[in-house]
Amino acid sequence: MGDWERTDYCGKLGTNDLEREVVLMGWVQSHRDHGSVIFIDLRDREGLVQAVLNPENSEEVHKKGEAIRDEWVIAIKGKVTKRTPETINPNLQTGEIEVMASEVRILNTSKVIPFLIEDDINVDELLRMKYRYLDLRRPSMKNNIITRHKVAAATRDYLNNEGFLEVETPYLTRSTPEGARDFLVPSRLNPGEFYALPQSPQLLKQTLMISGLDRYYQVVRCFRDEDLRADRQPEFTQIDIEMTFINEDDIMNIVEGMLKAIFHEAKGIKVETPFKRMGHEEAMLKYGSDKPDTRFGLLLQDISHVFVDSEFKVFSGAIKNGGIIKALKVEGKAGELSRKEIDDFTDTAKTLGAKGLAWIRASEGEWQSPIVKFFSEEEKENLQKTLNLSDGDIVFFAADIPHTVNLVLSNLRLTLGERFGMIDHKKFNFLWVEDFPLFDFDHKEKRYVAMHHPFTSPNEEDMELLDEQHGKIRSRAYDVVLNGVEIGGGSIRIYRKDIQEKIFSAIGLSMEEAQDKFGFLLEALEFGAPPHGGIALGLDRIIMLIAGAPSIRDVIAFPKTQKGQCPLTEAPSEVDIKQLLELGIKLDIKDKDKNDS
RNA sequence: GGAGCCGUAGUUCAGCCCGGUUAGAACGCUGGCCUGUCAAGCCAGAGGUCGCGAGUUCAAAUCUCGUCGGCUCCGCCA
Repeated sequence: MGDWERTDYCGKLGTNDLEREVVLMGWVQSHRDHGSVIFIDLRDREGLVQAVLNPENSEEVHKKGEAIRDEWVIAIKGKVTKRTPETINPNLQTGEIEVMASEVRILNTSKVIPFLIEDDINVDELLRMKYRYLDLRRPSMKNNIITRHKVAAATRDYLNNEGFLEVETPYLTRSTPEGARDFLVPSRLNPGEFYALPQSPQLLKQTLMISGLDRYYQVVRCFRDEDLRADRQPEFTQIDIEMTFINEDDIMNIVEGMLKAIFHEAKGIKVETPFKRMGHEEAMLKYGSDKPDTRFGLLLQDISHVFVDSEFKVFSGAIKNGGIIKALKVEGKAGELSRKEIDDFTDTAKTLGAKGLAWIRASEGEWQSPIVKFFSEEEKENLQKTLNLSDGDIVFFAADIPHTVNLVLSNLRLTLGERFGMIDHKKFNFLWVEDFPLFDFDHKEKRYVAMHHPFTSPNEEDMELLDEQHGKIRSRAYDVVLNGVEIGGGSIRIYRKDIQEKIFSAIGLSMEEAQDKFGFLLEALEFGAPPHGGIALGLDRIIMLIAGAPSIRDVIAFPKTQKGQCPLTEAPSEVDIKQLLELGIKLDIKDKDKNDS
């Protein structure tokens, strides 16, 4: 750089800067050498500007310019001039001006880059991650990172104004059972013992309420050692919130206000509040999902009652085995779906665990279907009454255990919604899902487990059921859902020891075990724990939705592959034997050979 | 743990079904020409372990099996 100081960002220059002498520094986006005059698009964080290297102005500048290649880092001194009308580039933010270079300095060269620095490229994601610093030079990726910053800043501004304190909790903490697999960190000072990275600061934020901090938040990294998905990374960021002396409405008000502020600040999106609310039971019944996408209709119907005693064993048998039958009717679209498409839906249903996918197509007063011949007249009548089929309608059926039926049809619902353009992608439909069951029956372990977590307060109206019908107890938990994506969840917590003990007993946890696992929180509950509750929101998912990105990987600067590896840093890696010895760790690894390319 | 799709110049892809000359295209790259381009243009050129391994065959990018890796999903994720 020598004695030069940058005066401006490339992308910020405009007609207000005409005739100014500026010094710009950045990367060469592209160079166009016309033999004499050379054009260079110079790029920095804020955008592009065209520099003109003309031998009539400076032979030396032009000579230097001939060597310059894309992605080199250069500094240009020159005067901002107005372009002639016919050379204005309306596609460029700075397209009305250009910089006539009087001096050029080459600050660094670059190897030829492995992929182009521009949006709408279709490059293998592994390559993008390996060269993440280049990937992040692309405008869309850079904008995602900027959006992320704005979301975090808006979050903090909003919560600070609402009287929240940001408190940090430890990353080196204690392994807690129930829930995701922990990432473990060996303790050198305590050989044979391990810290765990937090799945969330759940217990500690409740402890802070018992401390009387009243309103807590933290933009905090969380760690879960589970398999990855497009919206799941082993480390991710939560907006973690906890409040004292509040009920569900207080939490919801704060979250609605916060999301409103976030969407406005980050992208100028206007969010309507309050959000709609839906009971968990209704969500499962009509959408087959606890995170329904409410941007379109196409609701499921339970038609089990029609086939309880049917001769068609596929249906009646499913019911006898504790299953249900549900239908998904698409009005007037029968003619638009080819047999091939229906077969594809069936294949997808099978990968989701269904044995098949039944359908009826109503056409010219007839029902075309591979299954109708098994129905009795009464069943047909009953079905018609329930579904109200008209010519041109097509209806799909799934019969299986409720989980499979809901999985298959909720998936099909989204596919069909997309297929028939029923989803308005500009819409942001927020929804509260509430009245979750407190317990979920674990068929493998043959016991009830906490659906949210074991500190979630039961619904007071359902308290009398606590001794008997565990499956029917509703909890004071709530999720916030946006366009079919769960972006947050929380609950009003238990703050009395007697209720906490009943919950533990319901999930088959003895007080001794409970003491061992969450002892400090149980003890804290005995020292004047106030009523409290909170929520945690997935920051990455919120940004993904705002940015319109297909995966949270696109809004994380340095994400990991599905195998949990970072192609840039090559983490995780083997470590020196000396490090293991210090930690008292001996490895026992089978088939460690890697014969990859 | 399971299912599906994918892996061929630097990049994105075609070729693979139906095995058979020197594995093609576009973009990028290199060199030359060119004073108004902005995805510059024109001419010329270089560039390949067809992911890896084994098998079948006279012959494999192509068929078979295995394996590694990427992505999507199921399980898992209180």
